[in-house]
Amino acid sequence: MASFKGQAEYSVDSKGRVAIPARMRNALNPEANNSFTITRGFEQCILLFPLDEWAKREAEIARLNTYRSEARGFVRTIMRWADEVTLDGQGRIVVPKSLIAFAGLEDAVLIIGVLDRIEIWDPGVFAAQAEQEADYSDVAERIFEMGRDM
Amino acid sequence: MASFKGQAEYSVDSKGRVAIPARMRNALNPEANNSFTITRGFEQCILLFPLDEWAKREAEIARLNTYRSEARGFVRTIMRWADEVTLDGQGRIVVPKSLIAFAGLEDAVLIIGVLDRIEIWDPGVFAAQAEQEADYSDVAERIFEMGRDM
DNA sequence: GGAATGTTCCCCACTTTTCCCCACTTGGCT
DNA sequence: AGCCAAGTGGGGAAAAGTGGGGAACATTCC
Repeated sequence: MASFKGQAEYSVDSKGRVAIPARMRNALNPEANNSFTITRGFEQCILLFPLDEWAKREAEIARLNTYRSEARGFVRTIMRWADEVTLDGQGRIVVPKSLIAFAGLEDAVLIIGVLDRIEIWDPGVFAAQAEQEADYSDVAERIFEMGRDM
Repeated sequence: MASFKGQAEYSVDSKGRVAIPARMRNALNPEANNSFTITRGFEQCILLFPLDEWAKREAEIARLNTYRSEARGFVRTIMRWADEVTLDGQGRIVVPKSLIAFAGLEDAVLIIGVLDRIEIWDPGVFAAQAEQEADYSDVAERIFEMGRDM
């Protein structure tokens, strides 16, 4: 699995292009074919999954029973926001307009490597979100008490 | 399987034609022969299945026990609305009048790729429908029984 | 039967968007 | 200083979406 880490503050140009940090580009498997599935996160941010990583997730989603209305709505929501993007010669991707609007992107973006995915945030949105979250060390205690996760 | 994804807002012209996004056209198998079976969805929307994908569904439907009146009605409803459409030279299909009325289409449509099918919605109808649905991340937790991923 | 009407299909023309390529700038390394 | 890798910006060709004309076919009405 690709292991992304670190953060960077880059710009979005007038064509909706965002450069992916070289460090993260180099972490891609050849099977990803320089491409990502881009989609929305649960929070107000954009997620990038390398193509090979996304394939696993999609296989899970496809197994859901679409004769159940709740599952149908869920699959619809996930796939609606998803799109495939490929790095251009300069290591950039074009972010779909709907996702730029969803994430509230303007000139600058915060790019964060999070294990199997890359997250793209508007810096302002991220700051507001981080503020709301409980204290980092408190959360850590709670998560690790459960023993198994992370 | 085709694996459609993404959304687009396009227009319906006076002849009932709707363009299918190039991204989704490119995802079609050659066996689909540039054709779809078009029918109504469970919600107030229109569904497009590539011909090859529809063949599998039809086989499933045909296996249902038609000595049960419920199954009989179900099969009748599906097949009653179904029709076959082919892409024209500009990548458009003609939507049957009955389905335009059913989905409440006017000038604009929202086209959504949902794995094995393409859905066509009236934007207003979709917004109303989406509002009723439970929160995305809540559903995700329930469906996958885990909240941390994605 | 034949004219009038309407529908379907194919083609052409226009506009907008997307994609690919080239060029410039900055900062780190030799 | 000079070179190279990385990020940023923009121009132009090609593709995608939109709208409409007109031939071919069918349908209805006289």
